[in-house]
Amino acid sequence: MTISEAGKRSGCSPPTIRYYESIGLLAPAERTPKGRRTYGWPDVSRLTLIRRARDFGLSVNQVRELLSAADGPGDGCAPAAAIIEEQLRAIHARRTELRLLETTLQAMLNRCNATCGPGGAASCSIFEDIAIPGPGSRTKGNAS
Amino acid sequence: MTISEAGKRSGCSPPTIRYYESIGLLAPAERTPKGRRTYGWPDVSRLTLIRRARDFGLSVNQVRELLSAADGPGDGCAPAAAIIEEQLRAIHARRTELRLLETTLQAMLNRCNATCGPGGAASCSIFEDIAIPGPGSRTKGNAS
DNA sequence: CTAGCTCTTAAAGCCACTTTAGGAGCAACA
DNA sequence: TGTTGCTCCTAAAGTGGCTTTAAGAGCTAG
Repeated sequence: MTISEAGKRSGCSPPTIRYYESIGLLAPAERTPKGRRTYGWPDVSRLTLIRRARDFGLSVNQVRELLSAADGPGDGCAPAAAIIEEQLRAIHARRTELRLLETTLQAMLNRCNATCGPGGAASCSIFEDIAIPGPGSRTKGNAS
Repeated sequence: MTISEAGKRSGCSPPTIRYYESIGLLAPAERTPKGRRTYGWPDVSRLTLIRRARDFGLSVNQVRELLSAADGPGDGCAPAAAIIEEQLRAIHARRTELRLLETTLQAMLNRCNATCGPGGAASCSIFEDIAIPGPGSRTKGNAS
Protein backbone atom coordinates (compact mmCIF):
# COMPACT_ATOMS: atom_id res chain seq x y z
CA MET A 1 0.00 0.00 0.00
CA THR A 2 1.33 3.48 -0.79
CA ILE A 3 1.61 6.21 1.79
CA SER A 4 -1.46 8.02 0.49
CA GLU A 5 -3.54 4.84 0.61
CA ALA A 6 -2.45 4.19 4.18
CA GLY A 7 -3.27 7.81 4.85
CA LYS A 8 -6.79 7.54 3.47
CA ARG A 9 -7.48 4.38 5.47
CA SER A 10 -6.13 5.81 8.71
CA GLY A 11 -7.18 9.42 8.39
CA CYS A 12 -3.64 10.85 8.39
CA SER A 13 -2.10 12.91 5.60
CA PRO A 14 1.10 11.62 3.97
CA PRO A 15 3.24 14.41 5.44
CA THR A 16 1.81 13.60 8.87
CA ILE A 17 2.72 9.93 8.45
CA ARG A 18 6.26 10.86 7.45
CA TYR A 19 6.35 13.20 10.43
CA TYR A 20 5.25 10.41 12.78
CA GLU A 21 7.97 8.21 11.37
CA SER A 22 10.52 10.98 11.86
CA ILE A 23 9.66 11.40 15.54
CA GLY A 24 9.64 7.66 16.16
CA LEU A 25 5.95 6.93 16.65
CA LEU A 26 6.23 4.58 13.69
CA ALA A 27 9.12 2.31 12.78
CA PRO A 28 10.74 3.36 9.48
CA ALA A 29 8.51 2.02 6.73
CA GLU A 30 9.71 -0.60 4.29
CA ARG A 31 10.63 0.75 0.89
CA THR A 32 10.22 -0.32 -2.71
CA PRO A 33 13.47 -0.66 -4.68
CA LYS A 34 12.88 2.90 -5.86
CA GLY A 35 12.72 4.19 -2.31
CA ARG A 36 8.96 4.63 -1.85
CA ARG A 37 7.40 3.73 1.48
CA THR A 38 5.04 0.76 1.59
CA TYR A 39 2.52 -0.04 4.29
CA GLY A 40 0.43 -3.01 5.42
CA TRP A 41 -2.66 -3.43 7.56
CA PRO A 42 -0.80 -3.41 10.90
CA ASP A 43 0.59 0.00 9.96
CA VAL A 44 -2.90 1.25 9.17
CA SER A 45 -4.10 0.00 12.58
CA ARG A 46 -1.27 1.73 14.36
CA LEU A 47 -1.86 4.96 12.45
CA THR A 48 -5.57 4.82 13.20
CA LEU A 49 -4.83 4.32 16.87
CA ILE A 50 -2.47 7.29 16.83
CA ARG A 51 -4.92 9.55 15.03
CA ARG A 52 -7.82 8.62 17.28
CA ALA A 53 -5.71 9.12 20.38
CA ARG A 54 -4.75 12.57 19.06
CA ASP A 55 -8.42 13.29 18.38
CA PHE A 56 -9.08 12.49 22.02
CA GLY A 57 -6.68 15.28 22.85
CA LEU A 58 -3.70 13.19 23.94
CA SER A 59 -0.32 14.79 23.33
CA VAL A 60 2.16 13.04 21.10
CA ASN A 61 4.10 12.05 24.20
CA GLN A 62 1.01 10.53 25.77
CA VAL A 63 0.43 8.64 22.52
CA ARG A 64 4.01 7.45 22.74
CA GLU A 65 3.38 6.09 26.24
CA LEU A 66 0.18 4.49 25.08
CA LEU A 67 1.96 2.78 22.20
CA SER A 68 4.76 1.53 24.39
CA ALA A 69 2.12 0.13 26.77
CA ALA A 70 0.50 -1.60 23.79
CA ASP A 71 3.85 -2.85 22.52
CA GLY A 72 5.07 -3.89 25.97
CA PRO A 73 4.99 -7.37 27.49
CA GLY A 74 1.80 -7.37 29.62
CA ASP A 75 -1.72 -6.36 28.60
CA GLY A 76 -0.80 -2.71 29.09
CA CYS A 77 -4.02 -2.14 30.96
CA ALA A 78 -2.77 -0.17 33.94
CA PRO A 79 -0.70 2.41 32.05
CA ALA A 80 -3.34 2.79 29.34
CA ALA A 81 -6.11 3.33 31.88
CA ALA A 82 -3.92 5.83 33.74
CA ILE A 83 -3.43 7.88 30.59
CA ILE A 84 -7.13 7.84 29.79
CA GLU A 85 -8.05 8.81 33.36
CA GLU A 86 -5.59 11.68 33.22
CA GLN A 87 -7.14 12.87 29.96
CA LEU A 88 -10.64 12.56 31.39
CA ARG A 89 -9.66 14.81 34.26
CA ALA A 90 -8.07 17.31 31.88
CA ILE A 91 -11.14 17.37 29.63
CA HIS A 92 -13.44 17.78 32.59
CA ALA A 93 -11.40 20.70 33.89
CA ARG A 94 -11.36 22.30 30.46
CA ARG A 95 -15.12 21.90 30.14
CA THR A 96 -15.60 23.68 33.45
CA GLU A 97 -13.35 26.49 32.27
CA LEU A 98 -15.24 26.84 29.02
CA ARG A 99 -18.62 26.83 30.77
CA LEU A 100 -17.45 29.76 32.86
CA LEU A 101 -16.07 31.56 29.82
CA GLU A 102 -19.34 31.11 27.98
CA THR A 103 -21.34 32.54 30.85
CA THR A 104 -19.05 35.53 31.14
CA LEU A 105 -19.07 36.31 27.43
CA GLN A 106 -22.85 35.94 27.26
CA ALA A 107 -23.20 38.40 30.14
CA MET A 108 -20.99 40.85 28.29
CA LEU A 109 -23.14 40.60 25.19
CA ASN A 110 -26.31 41.05 27.22
CA ARG A 111 -24.97 44.16 28.90
CA CYS A 112 -23.90 45.53 25.53
CA ASN A 113 -27.38 45.00 24.12
CA ALA A 114 -28.93 46.62 27.18
CA THR A 115 -26.70 49.67 27.55
CA CYS A 116 -25.14 50.39 24.17
CA GLY A 117 -28.42 49.41 22.55
CA PRO A 118 -30.25 52.01 20.47
CA GLY A 119 -28.55 55.35 21.09
CA GLY A 120 -24.97 54.14 21.01
CA ALA A 121 -22.69 54.81 23.98
CA ALA A 122 -19.48 56.79 23.92
CA SER A 123 -17.64 53.48 24.10
CA CYS A 124 -19.13 50.00 24.03
CA SER A 125 -19.53 48.33 27.43
CA ILE A 126 -17.70 45.29 26.08
CA PHE A 127 -14.39 47.11 26.33
CA GLU A 128 -14.99 47.95 29.98
CA ASP A 129 -16.10 44.41 30.70
CA ILE A 130 -13.08 42.86 29.07
CA ALA A 131 -10.59 45.18 30.66
CA ILE A 132 -11.55 44.52 34.26
CA PRO A 133 -8.43 42.98 35.80
CA GLY A 134 -10.02 39.59 36.41
CA PRO A 135 -8.14 36.39 37.29
CA GLY A 136 -4.44 36.85 36.84
CA SER A 137 -3.68 33.45 35.35
CA ARG A 138 -3.05 32.74 31.72
CA THR A 139 -4.39 29.34 30.78
CA LYS A 140 -1.49 26.91 30.78
CA GLY A 141 -2.87 23.38 30.94
CA ASN A 142 -5.02 22.99 27.88
CA ALA A 143 -6.99 19.84 27.21
CA SER A 144 -6.44 20.90 23.60
CA MET B 1 6.63 52.48 35.42
CA THR B 2 9.12 49.77 34.38
CA ILE B 3 8.17 46.91 32.13
CA SER B 4 8.03 44.43 35.01
CA GLU B 5 5.73 46.73 37.00
CA ALA B 6 3.41 47.09 34.04
CA GLY B 7 3.60 43.32 33.68
CA LYS B 8 2.60 42.71 37.30
CA ARG B 9 -0.31 45.11 37.06
CA SER B 10 -1.58 43.70 33.77
CA GLY B 11 -0.75 40.03 34.20
CA CYS B 12 1.68 39.84 31.27
CA SER B 13 5.31 38.84 31.51
CA PRO B 14 7.95 41.32 30.29
CA PRO B 15 8.92 39.14 27.30
CA THR B 16 5.24 38.93 26.38
CA ILE B 17 4.91 42.70 26.53
CA ARG B 18 7.96 43.13 24.31
CA TYR B 19 6.48 40.53 21.99
CA TYR B 20 3.17 42.41 21.81
CA GLU B 21 5.07 45.55 20.96
CA SER B 22 7.03 43.71 18.28
CA ILE B 23 3.85 42.47 16.57
CA GLY B 24 2.18 45.85 16.79
CA LEU B 25 -0.51 45.28 19.42
CA LEU B 26 1.16 48.03 21.41
CA ALA B 27 2.74 51.21 20.12
CA PRO B 28 6.50 51.25 20.78
CA ALA B 29 6.93 52.22 24.42
CA GLU B 30 8.64 55.42 25.45
CA ARG B 31 12.19 54.99 26.66
CA THR B 32 14.37 56.43 29.37
CA PRO B 33 17.60 58.09 28.18
CA LYS B 34 19.29 54.75 28.82
CA GLY B 35 16.89 52.93 26.53
CA ARG B 36 14.58 51.27 29.05
CA ARG B 37 10.87 51.09 28.30
CA THR B 38 8.51 53.11 30.48
CA TYR B 39 4.76 52.63 30.86
CA GLY B 40 1.79 54.56 32.21
CA TRP B 41 -1.71 53.63 33.28
CA PRO B 42 -3.20 53.68 29.79
CA ASP B 43 -0.61 51.10 28.77
CA VAL B 44 -1.59 48.93 31.73
CA SER B 45 -5.24 49.18 30.70
CA ARG B 46 -4.46 48.19 27.16
CA LEU B 47 -2.30 45.29 28.29
CA THR B 48 -5.01 44.12 30.69
CA LEU B 49 -7.56 44.23 27.90
CA ILE B 50 -5.25 42.22 25.67
CA ARG B 51 -4.53 39.61 28.30
CA ARG B 52 -8.17 39.20 29.27
CA ALA B 53 -9.21 38.90 25.63
CA ARG B 54 -6.55 36.21 25.18
CA ASP B 55 -7.85 34.47 28.31
CA PHE B 56 -11.27 34.43 26.65
CA GLY B 57 -9.66 32.45 23.86
CA LEU B 58 -9.49 35.19 21.24
CA SER B 59 -6.61 34.86 18.80
CA VAL B 60 -4.08 37.64 18.55
CA ASN B 61 -5.69 38.69 15.27
CA GLN B 62 -9.10 38.88 16.91
CA VAL B 63 -7.55 40.97 19.66
CA ARG B 64 -6.09 43.19 16.98
CA GLU B 65 -9.55 43.69 15.47
CA LEU B 66 -10.98 44.36 18.91
CA LEU B 67 -8.33 46.97 19.63
CA SER B 68 -8.84 48.69 16.31
CA ALA B 69 -12.58 48.78 17.04
CA ALA B 70 -11.77 50.35 20.40
CA ASP B 71 -9.32 52.80 18.85
CA GLY B 72 -11.62 53.58 15.92
CA PRO B 73 -13.91 56.57 15.55
CA GLY B 74 -17.33 55.22 16.67
CA ASP B 75 -18.22 53.33 19.83
CA GLY B 76 -16.91 50.11 18.27
CA CYS B 77 -19.97 48.27 19.46
CA ALA B 78 -20.90 46.35 16.35
CA PRO B 79 -17.47 44.91 15.52
CA ALA B 80 -16.77 44.13 19.19
CA ALA B 81 -20.08 42.35 19.62
CA ALA B 82 -19.47 40.40 16.41
CA ILE B 83 -16.13 39.15 17.69
CA ILE B 84 -17.61 38.14 21.03
CA GLU B 85 -20.51 36.37 19.35
CA GLU B 86 -18.12 34.49 17.10
CA GLN B 87 -16.13 33.41 20.13
CA LEU B 88 -19.29 32.37 21.96
CA ARG B 89 -20.22 30.11 19.08
CA ALA B 90 -16.71 28.64 18.97
CA ILE B 91 -16.70 27.98 22.70
CA HIS B 92 -20.11 26.42 22.55
CA ALA B 93 -19.05 24.11 19.73
CA ARG B 94 -15.87 23.18 21.59
CA ARG B 95 -17.87 22.39 24.73
CA THR B 96 -20.11 20.06 22.77
CA GLU B 97 -17.06 18.32 21.34
CA LEU B 98 -15.51 17.91 24.76
CA ARG B 99 -18.74 16.57 26.24
CA LEU B 100 -18.77 13.87 23.58
CA LEU B 101 -15.10 13.10 24.14
CA GLU B 102 -15.65 12.78 27.85
CA THR B 103 -18.53 10.35 27.37
CA THR B 104 -16.50 8.24 24.97
CA LEU B 105 -13.43 8.09 27.18
CA GLN B 106 -15.53 7.25 30.24
CA ALA B 107 -17.15 4.39 28.32
CA MET B 108 -13.72 3.09 27.39
CA LEU B 109 -12.63 3.11 31.01
CA ASN B 110 -15.81 1.36 32.10
CA ARG B 111 -15.35 -1.37 29.53
CA CYS B 112 -11.74 -1.78 30.60
CA ASN B 113 -12.77 -2.18 34.22
CA ALA B 114 -15.46 -4.67 33.25
CA THR B 115 -13.53 -6.85 30.83
CA CYS B 116 -9.83 -6.51 31.63
CA GLY B 117 -10.76 -6.41 35.28
CA PRO B 118 -9.37 -9.12 37.55
CA GLY B 119 -7.84 -11.79 35.32
CA GLY B 120 -6.10 -9.50 32.88
CA ALA B 121 -6.88 -9.79 29.18
CA ALA B 122 -4.40 -10.61 26.47
CA SER B 123 -4.58 -6.98 25.47
CA CYS B 124 -6.49 -4.20 27.19
CA SER B 125 -9.85 -3.31 25.65
CA ILE B 126 -8.78 0.33 25.58
CA PHE B 127 -6.53 -0.33 22.59
CA GLU B 128 -9.39 -1.87 20.64
CA ASP B 129 -11.69 0.96 21.62
CA ILE B 130 -9.25 3.65 20.59
CA ALA B 131 -8.34 2.02 17.29
CA ILE B 132 -11.86 1.80 15.88
CA PRO B 133 -11.79 4.02 12.78
CA GLY B 134 -14.21 6.55 14.23
CA PRO B 135 -14.86 10.00 12.77
CA GLY B 136 -12.29 10.83 10.14
CA SER B 137 -11.84 14.47 10.99
CA ARG B 138 -8.91 15.85 12.84
CA THR B 139 -9.97 18.77 14.99
CA LYS B 140 -9.12 21.95 13.11
CA GLY B 141 -11.10 24.80 14.59
CA ASN B 142 -10.13 24.95 18.25
CA ALA B 143 -11.75 27.36 20.65
CA SER B 144 -8.32 27.06 22.31
C1' DC C 1 5.71 10.77 -25.33
C1' DT C 2 3.62 13.79 -22.67
C1' DA C 3 0.44 15.53 -19.04
C1' DG C 4 -0.71 15.23 -14.58
C1' DC C 5 -0.63 12.81 -10.69
C1' DT C 6 2.21 10.99 -6.61
C1' DC C 7 6.44 10.20 -4.31
C1' DT C 8 11.03 11.75 -2.15
C1' DT C 9 13.90 15.01 1.06
C1' DA C 10 15.04 19.13 3.52
C1' DA C 11 13.75 23.31 5.12
C1' DA C 12 10.67 26.91 6.35
C1' DG C 13 6.17 28.49 8.14
C1' DC C 14 2.35 28.58 11.59
C1' DC C 15 0.77 30.45 16.50
C1' DA C 16 1.76 32.65 20.66
C1' DC C 17 4.75 32.80 23.11
C1' DT C 18 9.06 31.15 26.29
C1' DT C 19 13.81 30.42 26.84
C1' DT C 20 18.54 31.28 26.17
C1' DA C 21 22.71 33.87 25.39
C1' DG C 22 25.36 37.69 26.01
C1' DG C 23 25.82 42.08 27.60
C1' DA C 24 24.66 46.45 30.36
C1' DG C 25 22.52 49.07 34.16
C1' DC C 26 20.86 50.04 38.69
C1' DA C 27 19.92 49.78 43.81
C1' DA C 28 21.36 48.43 48.25
C1' DC C 29 24.57 47.03 51.48
C1' DA C 30 29.32 46.58 53.60
C1' DT D 1 34.09 52.13 46.83
C1' DG D 2 33.15 47.86 45.56
C1' DT D 3 30.31 44.12 44.72
C1' DT D 4 26.25 41.38 44.85
C1' DG D 5 21.98 40.46 42.86
C1' DC D 6 18.31 42.07 40.57
C1' DT D 7 16.38 43.98 36.21
C1' DC D 8 16.81 45.46 31.63
C1' DC D 9 18.16 45.18 26.57
C1' DT D 10 18.47 42.58 21.84
C1' DA D 11 18.52 38.77 18.81
C1' DA D 12 17.91 34.16 18.07
C1' DA D 13 16.36 29.65 18.97
C1' DG D 14 12.98 26.42 21.03
C1' DT D 15 8.07 24.65 21.88
C1' DG D 16 4.18 21.42 19.78
C1' DG D 17 2.21 19.32 16.03
C1' DC D 18 2.00 19.58 12.29
C1' DT D 19 1.46 22.02 7.15
C1' DT D 20 3.51 24.09 3.32
C1' DT D 21 7.00 24.88 0.01
C1' DA D 22 10.75 23.87 -3.09
C1' DA D 23 13.01 21.07 -6.13
C1' DG D 24 13.43 16.94 -8.12
C1' DA D 25 12.18 11.93 -9.60
C1' DG D 26 8.81 8.38 -10.84
C1' DC D 27 4.48 6.34 -12.27
C1' DT D 28 0.27 5.85 -15.14
C1' DA D 29 -3.21 6.88 -18.73
C1' DG D 30 -4.06 8.49 -23.09
